Amino acid sequence: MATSATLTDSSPRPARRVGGEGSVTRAAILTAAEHVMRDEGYAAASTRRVAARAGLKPSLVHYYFPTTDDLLLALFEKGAAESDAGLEAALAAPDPLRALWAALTDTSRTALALEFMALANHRPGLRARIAEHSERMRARQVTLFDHALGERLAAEGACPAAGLSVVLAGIGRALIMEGALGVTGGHAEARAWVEAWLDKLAPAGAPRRD
Amino acid sequence: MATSATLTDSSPRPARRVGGEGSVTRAAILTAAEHVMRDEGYAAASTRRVAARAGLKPSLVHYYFPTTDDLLLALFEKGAAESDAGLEAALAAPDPLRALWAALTDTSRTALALEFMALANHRPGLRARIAEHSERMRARQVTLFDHALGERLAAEGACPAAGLSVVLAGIGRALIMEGALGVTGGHAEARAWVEAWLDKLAPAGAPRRD
Amino acid sequence: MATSATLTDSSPRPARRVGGEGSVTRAAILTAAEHVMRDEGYAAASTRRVAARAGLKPSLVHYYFPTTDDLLLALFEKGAAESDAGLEAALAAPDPLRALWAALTDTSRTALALEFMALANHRPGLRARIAEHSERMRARQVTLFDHALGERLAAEGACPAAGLSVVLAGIGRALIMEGALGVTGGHAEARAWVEAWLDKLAPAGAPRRD
Amino acid sequence: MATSATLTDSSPRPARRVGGEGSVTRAAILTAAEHVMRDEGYAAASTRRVAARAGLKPSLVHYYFPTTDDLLLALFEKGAAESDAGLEAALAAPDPLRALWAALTDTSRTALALEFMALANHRPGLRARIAEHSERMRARQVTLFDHALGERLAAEGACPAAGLSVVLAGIGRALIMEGALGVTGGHAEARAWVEAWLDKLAPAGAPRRD
DNA sequence: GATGAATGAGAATTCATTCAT
DNA sequence: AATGAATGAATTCTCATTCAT
Repeated sequence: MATSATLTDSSPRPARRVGGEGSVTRAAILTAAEHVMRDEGYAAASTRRVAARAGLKPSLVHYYFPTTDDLLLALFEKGAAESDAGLEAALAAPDPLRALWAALTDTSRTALALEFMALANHRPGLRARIAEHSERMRARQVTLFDHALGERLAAEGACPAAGLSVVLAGIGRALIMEGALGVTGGHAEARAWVEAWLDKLAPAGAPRRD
Repeated sequence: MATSATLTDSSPRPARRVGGEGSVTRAAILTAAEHVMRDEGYAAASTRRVAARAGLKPSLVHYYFPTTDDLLLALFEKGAAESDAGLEAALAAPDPLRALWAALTDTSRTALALEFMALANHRPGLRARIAEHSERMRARQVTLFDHALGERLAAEGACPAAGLSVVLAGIGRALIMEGALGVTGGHAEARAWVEAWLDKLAPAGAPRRD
Repeated sequence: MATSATLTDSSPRPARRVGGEGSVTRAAILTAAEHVMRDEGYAAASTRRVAARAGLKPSLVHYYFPTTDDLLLALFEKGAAESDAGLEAALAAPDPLRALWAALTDTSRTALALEFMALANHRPGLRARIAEHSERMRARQVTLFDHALGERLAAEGACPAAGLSVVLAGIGRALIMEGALGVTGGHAEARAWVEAWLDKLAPAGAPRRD
Repeated sequence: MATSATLTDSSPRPARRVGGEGSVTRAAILTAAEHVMRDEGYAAASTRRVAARAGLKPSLVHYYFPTTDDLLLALFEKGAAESDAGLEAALAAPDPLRALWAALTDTSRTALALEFMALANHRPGLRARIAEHSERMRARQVTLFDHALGERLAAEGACPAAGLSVVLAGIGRALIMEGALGVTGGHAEARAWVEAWLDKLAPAGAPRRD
């Protein structure tokens, strides 16, 4: 699929890799890193802990990812790729708007994304890449909105596509972050309101124009 | 003002303190910790760095805050108190709704709040306290909305006060988080849309009902 | 009682004391120190922990016992005095031999005594005092044996009083030390053998000659 | 020799080792730890001091023994192995009974053993292992006694093998502990008495029955 | 009598990284 | 492709002690 390729291929800048890209070991390390980071926070994503989680020796982790930044970057790229795939799937879904909203409130991915936002604070190398990916996602969402809603957005009182992306992402993230904290007050109301709003924008019965 | 007192006084539970509560040194440590955390992320809020930033010896930090959790908790309480004060000020402002929106998009405070949300992940002691404060803030905002908007919220299509709080907080946080990353696409639109929306809810000319 | 006085008074060398000797606080500190040492080993008998256990501030402990050695020495003196009292009580008991054996296998006191023996290794100030007390106890026991057994010890095959003291103390300590470890193999047999032996030396029916 | 193997091989459970088991560095660390512990007590067996004594960097000690418990356990195992070897040598000696008595009063080994007994107090992981080893030693000694003394122990007035083991170990330990303190009153008598007793049990002229 | 503040030393770990094999 | 050895820096925390009040 052309669109997917566009989004995924265009961010090469791969971590200076030593071990082969397709190695099973490499994949195991990344998976372990993902678990560690989700469970214990980004600060815990150290060579040692990742190695322990993967049942490997620390040296081996360094063999595949010479520096910690390399590892984190690779991990981010993996998540970004999965995230892109999810977005493309939403674009292709019968009801793209609601599929997007589901993706934006999907706990599994967003938890990691939040860790990376925190990480960006003091890993300048990561920040640029994360920003770049965020912008690409936004652009892609704008495409989706324009495609799915078209002139409805141009109507008076409506929010332009780019703003809509910010709004939905923000609300989705709020629901997830607070949910992780155990705070749920107002969540049902907010969710209902967003969904009612989406209904007004794109009645569920007739999701696609094409 | 009674209401302010209610909100501020009700969260005592101070960190197990060793050094006196009113000490200048203690305040200096907290300020240093705040800077470090804002600038370098929560993981950098170590005894050493905080001490270095405050121009003190590391041992002294431990004298005032025996464990790192004690320090972080105290720091959170400080921020929470300031945040509460800001909220109360908004409540008392001539145009409470817009004052609240300004507070929610105030970079200085929210940046720290985000670090704490990330921290909550793996500091269970903090999580409970953060969740509690979030809920208190939400409840207080609900009061504000009901007070400022009253029957307007009951109108068809409007979002209940609790949901409104989630929505505004989420959007505000998104603007700040992305802004910190350097991502600004759609921000102006989202901001404009929120403001237009607030205008509809509470026309700027007649903000207060009382 | 003259004998008791002899034994107790002759080892003054009191810790450089600041707080009054009879102070309740001082006594509380010593009791706390005793508990800490029994429960967590001599290495844990720090100013801080003792203070915490006693519910006092660390500075107060230092007020009464300027250095750690002062505290440890005072604690030893307290135990020694109690130990002396026990020995004198045995001497005065109707069946002194068995009362002594009971004292030598008394868990409560001996556990602390063992900690002090370990401590003696690297607290030269303590070592001298502990050695001195051990020797005094031995001498006193010799008196007891000569008094209680008299010519029986002179009989062929019997152990001289001083040796008997070493033997009984050693076996008693072994029972206690191993008991603390959870090792009990052979204990019943050893105990039975010692008791049978005491029976031969001083038939239970006629304990005292005087 | 089969018996030796039985005793020595059966206590593997090596400390979680990171550095190779046969490494010279590892051995050097253990030797240094042994010296430190013998000279300054168990509380002094810290990473720093051990490293200093071995002329190594502290980090290297942690490389081989991740936690202090690992180091202490390895050190105990080393001592236990040597102790086992000594016991087996006694068993094989022409006069096993006296060889055992010599081993039980051997200062070099027993001093360390005492430190470990004190340590067992607050290192539960060690305690189990120490207790286990003590019991194994006892069992082995019982074999020795039954083998060397046979029916003589069954004679009237004699102590069963297990009790004999407790008694000899206790007296031996007393001689060593007090000797370390500088207390020697009654030692010669006790020693002479034990030796006379051994003579009665197993006349020096005809030590072995087989 | 008692206490709060301060400090230097040291302990137990953890970590990222380098190097040689 | 993988690994063991080594290291210097950092982190969290504990401690004994001093000093001024």
